[in-house]
Amino acid sequence: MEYHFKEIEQKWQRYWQENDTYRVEINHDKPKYYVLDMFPYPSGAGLHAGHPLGYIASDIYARYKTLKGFNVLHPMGYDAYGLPAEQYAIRTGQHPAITTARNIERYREQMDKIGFSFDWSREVRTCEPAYYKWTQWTFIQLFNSYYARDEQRARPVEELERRFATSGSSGLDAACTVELAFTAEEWKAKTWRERQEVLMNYRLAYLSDTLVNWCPLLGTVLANDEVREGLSLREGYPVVQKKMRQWLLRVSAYAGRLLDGLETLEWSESLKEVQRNWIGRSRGADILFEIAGREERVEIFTTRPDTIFGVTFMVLAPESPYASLLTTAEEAANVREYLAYAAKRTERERQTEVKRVTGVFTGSLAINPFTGESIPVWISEYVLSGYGTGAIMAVPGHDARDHAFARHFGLPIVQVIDDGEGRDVQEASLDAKSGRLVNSGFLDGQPVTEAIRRVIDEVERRGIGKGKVNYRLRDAIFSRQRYWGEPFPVYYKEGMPCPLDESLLPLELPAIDTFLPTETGEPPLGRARGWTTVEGYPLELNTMPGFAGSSAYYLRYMDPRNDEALVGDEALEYWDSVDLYVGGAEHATGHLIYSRFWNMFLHDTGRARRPEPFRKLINQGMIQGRSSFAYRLLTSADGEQWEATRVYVSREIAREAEQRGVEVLSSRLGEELAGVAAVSFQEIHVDVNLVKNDLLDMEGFKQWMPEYAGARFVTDNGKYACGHGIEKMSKSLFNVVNPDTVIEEYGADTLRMYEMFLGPLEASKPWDTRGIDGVFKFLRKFWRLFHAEGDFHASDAAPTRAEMETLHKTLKKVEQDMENFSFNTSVAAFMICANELTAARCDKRAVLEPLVVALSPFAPHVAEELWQKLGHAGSVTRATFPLWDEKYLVKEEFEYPVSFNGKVRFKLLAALSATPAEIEERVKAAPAATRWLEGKTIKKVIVVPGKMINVVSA
RNA sequence: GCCCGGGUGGCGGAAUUGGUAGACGCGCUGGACUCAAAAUCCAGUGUCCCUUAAAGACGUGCGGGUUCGAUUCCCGCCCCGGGUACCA
Repeated sequence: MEYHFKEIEQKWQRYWQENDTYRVEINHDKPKYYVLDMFPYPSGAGLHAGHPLGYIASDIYARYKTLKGFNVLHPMGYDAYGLPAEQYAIRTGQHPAITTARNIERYREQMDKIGFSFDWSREVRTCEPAYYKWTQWTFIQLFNSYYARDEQRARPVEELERRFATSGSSGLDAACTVELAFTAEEWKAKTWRERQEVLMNYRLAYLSDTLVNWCPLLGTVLANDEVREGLSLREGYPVVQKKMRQWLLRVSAYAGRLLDGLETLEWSESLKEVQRNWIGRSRGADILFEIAGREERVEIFTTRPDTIFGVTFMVLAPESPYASLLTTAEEAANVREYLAYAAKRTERERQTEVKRVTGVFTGSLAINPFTGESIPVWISEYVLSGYGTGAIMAVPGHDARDHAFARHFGLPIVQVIDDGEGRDVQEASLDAKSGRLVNSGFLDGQPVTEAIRRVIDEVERRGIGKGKVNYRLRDAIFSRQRYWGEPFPVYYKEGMPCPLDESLLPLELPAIDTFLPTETGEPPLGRARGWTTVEGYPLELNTMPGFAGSSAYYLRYMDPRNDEALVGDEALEYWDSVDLYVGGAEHATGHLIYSRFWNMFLHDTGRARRPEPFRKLINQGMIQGRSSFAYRLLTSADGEQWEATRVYVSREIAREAEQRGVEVLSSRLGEELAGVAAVSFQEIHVDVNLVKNDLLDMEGFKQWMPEYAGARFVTDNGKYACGHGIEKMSKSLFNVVNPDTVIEEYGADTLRMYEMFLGPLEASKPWDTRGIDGVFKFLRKFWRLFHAEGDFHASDAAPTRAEMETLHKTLKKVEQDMENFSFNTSVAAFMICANELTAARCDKRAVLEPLVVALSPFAPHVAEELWQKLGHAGSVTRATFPLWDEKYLVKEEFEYPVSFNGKVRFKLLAALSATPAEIEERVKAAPAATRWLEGKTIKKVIVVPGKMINVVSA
């Protein structure tokens, strides 16, 4: 009986569905394990062969953990709100709900064919009211909370109100937009509206007028992680900075905990590093500078307070309120002109023209608090308003940007650190992180680290500043001017936002038929009838961004149908948090930051059991495409063959192409012809589905591209060999491999094993369909072990020692590889095993049955079929992963390679327990050794047990 | 610029508390079976020298070092990939 994968796979996929094989419930008799995939955004293109890589890996691990006796939660769902569906709706008028549902159906179909062990009864879709009810609910909790820095956790805003009523703002240590100071009496005197404005300054979800990333072509604002190099990440549209009133999440309040929490996680070092950089902690000091002849004092942030004696000027960001405040009448015109210039510059211009030095003098002088000297105050766009205080003390001697500025405007440069290399700071700045202080009064001779400490002490003693930690991480802009997203559960009273009563949740997204903004520039929700008011008050028209729905979906999977809570107590208690999370590294600064923030907040308020949601994280690499090329001849000329491109055609053909204008497509190898012409050509991407083993299906190609139907094909013995290259897998490059096609030809089990066999999970690697035969052959070979005589057969004979060694060697390797997520090498171990058992003609149940169980995570369909034929009722999922026995792996004697001074000369059979002296005797006695030992004396014998004997001779 | 990761046959990749480099697979070559093809099976396959074999030399990006022994450790470079950037 042959291996008919198609029948087998259909049969078992149906069985799993009918028997709810993968349904999982709370079971207190078993330890739990939670394996999570990053759920997909269902795009119109469907899955390509690269997408399931992570799903297959997590599925293999989930199945393995189940065999190991764990109660495994392995859910799947859809991140269904998003911009592409809405952009498509704007173009075609198709409602996003319809296209999204269609795409989901297609995704599900494709995933089902791969044979995943997902518990589909737990599926979630972020666009469904029963799901986003809890997204809205969490938003209200954020709105009603503030961050108590002294307690390092979120607290209810109500507490803040009570506190203000008794003691005003005094002694409050809370994360806020601006530091406020008021008394209890002042608080009590405020109107409702004024109080709301004060509270807004502290809420974790807050409304604020800030500079935001506005993308005019998308008609919406974007978060920082959605913008790269001044362009929108997905579409590449330009983004400008614009002051707008927007919802934000006070993610920055959690910056310190987000950073410190990384130390507790089993994530790759590189991913943690990306998050560390993104959060960007710098330690330094805030220091006040007095302004000559004025009341105002300007606060700056610096990480290098030690260099304060080298401060020769001060620079303000153009957006700093001090910029115009400190401008003198004489300089007013210049400053006005500069500020106008700076306001016009886009983010992208600023970023691409970093080397351009611009600035203007305000006319004011500040006082260096340590030297007492007057220093000019300048304005320049190289100082960012959003970081630190929007003002800096400039140390041109030891900062490259300050140096460039000083040189450009002829400002003085002073050296205050000497690193002993004797470089001239007038020429280039010396960005020394070590060295000793010079020209610095009481700091002279001090090393840098000590000087930093002393300056901070001195500044604090004099009450003109304090040590401070600054973060690069900004608050997340949380509103989007679009339709296809979660509505905010918010209405406006006296212009101030109020949360809806929780009993009104979910606030459902209304159906509309035009998805563009309204004529008055309102978000699309402005078009919805019956939407605009609740109890006579207007509703928020913005919707939430994509990351809102994906920030806590892992909690919802634990208890997806609960209508009373985001997740019920029992489910939360049992499932706890995600043990293994598998997904792409591209989410490092987006989803993986927001989720951690969101979860930490829920943890603070008792709705998550742990501060960190994802204990272990694996980033699967990208699978790249392997593009195929044909070569279209453009011109011809007599000459030498073109070695570099390996395109060979005859002069005759080249001339024919030239004269008659015939399209000529040359094979990579070309025809073997006497006369050869050098030609120039154009690479044409050929649909990889028309290419097998690099050979082109020429008839198929003509049909696929009718404009080449009349083309002349230059072949090599009738075969047309394509060139190839590794590129990103993309529709436009015709190199997309669809998993459905692979399954059709080889089956899901082969696809699963081949994706694992391609290389290490975390590495990106090219998809090359040519290699898949090897894995397919393995499965067929494995199948044939049971069908040596045609029908299924498994012998009850006792296995030989060699067969047991093969079995236990394989079990040990596979188990160890599983724990290390080294799936490619475990596939290799199975192949070796099958080769050895085939050679031994082993059909023994005692050997094969454990292998069926061990193989089942990789190739579940074929394993089920064999398990059933071996006489077991029910699914192989209920089996136990076989234990390996060391006794079959221990050898008493080893064949050691024997080396002389490091060079391997021969092999020697020696007992593991032999002493070096005994081994030395045997080496001397070995006939082959004599020629290597001639005239030499053995100095010592080094024995590495089980590995190597090295003889060191004089 | 800064930070992180990586460089091993024709290809994807194995192997590192320092111990036979190239597992496994693809590809290629030869053979068996076949009228033939496909499929399957068997053998070979880092480079050089060589009719072949034995033996040997070289070989994990480059140059040094430590060691009986280095793909693995140390120092100095080169190249590739990713992240990030007037963050003071």
